[in-house]
Amino acid sequence: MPELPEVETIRRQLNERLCGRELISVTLLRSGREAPRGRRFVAALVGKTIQKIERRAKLLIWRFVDGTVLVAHLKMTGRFVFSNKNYAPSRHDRALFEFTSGVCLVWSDVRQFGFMHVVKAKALESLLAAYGPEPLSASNEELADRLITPKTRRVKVALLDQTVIAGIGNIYADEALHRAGLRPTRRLSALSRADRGRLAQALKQVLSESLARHGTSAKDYVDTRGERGGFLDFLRVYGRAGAACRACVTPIKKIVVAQRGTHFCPTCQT
DNA sequence: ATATGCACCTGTGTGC
DNA sequence: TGCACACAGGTGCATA
Repeated sequence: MPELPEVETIRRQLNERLCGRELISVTLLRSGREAPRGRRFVAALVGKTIQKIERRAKLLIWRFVDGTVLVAHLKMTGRFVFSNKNYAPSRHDRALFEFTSGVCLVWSDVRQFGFMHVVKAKALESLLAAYGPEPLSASNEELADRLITPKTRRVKVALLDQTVIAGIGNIYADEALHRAGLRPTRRLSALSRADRGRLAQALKQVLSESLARHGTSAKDYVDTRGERGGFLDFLRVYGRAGAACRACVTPIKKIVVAQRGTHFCPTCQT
C-alpha cells in the first residue's frame, strides 16, 4: 500500500519512538509466505537495542546497535502501529514487538505480501544495489536523465520501475504525470528534455507535498498512530475516474497500463 | 534485453 | 439476498 511518502512517515515515527529502546520480546502470530522463520528470527533480535530506522525506496531498515539489520517491506496492506502491553491481537496481525518502557509495536498485513527479514551486511548491500535514486534527494537533472531509455517504454511503466527511480508507486506516478501534463502512455522517446524536466519537478513536488500531510490514505493506509494520511483530498487524478479535472473540468479517464489502474485528464495531459 | 501476464493473499464493492 | 467477478498504495518470476 504505502509509497515513499507513507513509508517515510512511518520511518520518522518509528525512529522517534524506537531509537535507543531495547527489544524485549517478539511474538510471531501468523506465517505468511515470507514470514520470518520462527525461533531464529526471534533469537536474532531479542535483547538488541535500536540504533536508528532508515528508509531506502519502500524498504524500512531497522539498524540495531550491535550491527544487526532487520529489513521490512509493507507491500500493499502492511502496517506498523504502536499499541500497549494489553493489546489483544487480531486476525491479520503477524508479529508483536515489545520494547522497553512499555512500547509495543504491531505488524499487521491483511494480504500477507509483506516481509521482515534479518539480513547480513552483504545481503543488505545486494538488496539495495539495484534501486534508482531517491527522488527527494536527487537533482531534477539526475531524475530527468533516468527517463530516456528504453525508448519504447511507456513513461508510467518507467516511473513504477524501482530501478529507474526509487519509491514511486501507482498513486504518485499518476499524480506526477498529471502535474507534468504528460499522458501515462507516452513512450520515453516521445518526451522532450523539457518534458522530462517538468516530470522530475512534478515528482519531487507531489512527493514532498504528500509527505508534509503524512501521505495518502486511499484505502487502508494508516501511520504508526493509526491515523490516516491527509493527502487524499489533494489528489488530482488518482481514484477520481469520471470526476471533473480540477484544472479544466474534463472528466478524468481511467485506463489500464501495465496491469495497473491508470488515471489521467484527456485534456491536460498530452 | 524488454514486455506481458500471472502469482502471491484477503477483503470490498459492483452488477446481475 | 446471493453469487461471481473485478479490483486494490507492490513486486518477482515464468513465459513470449
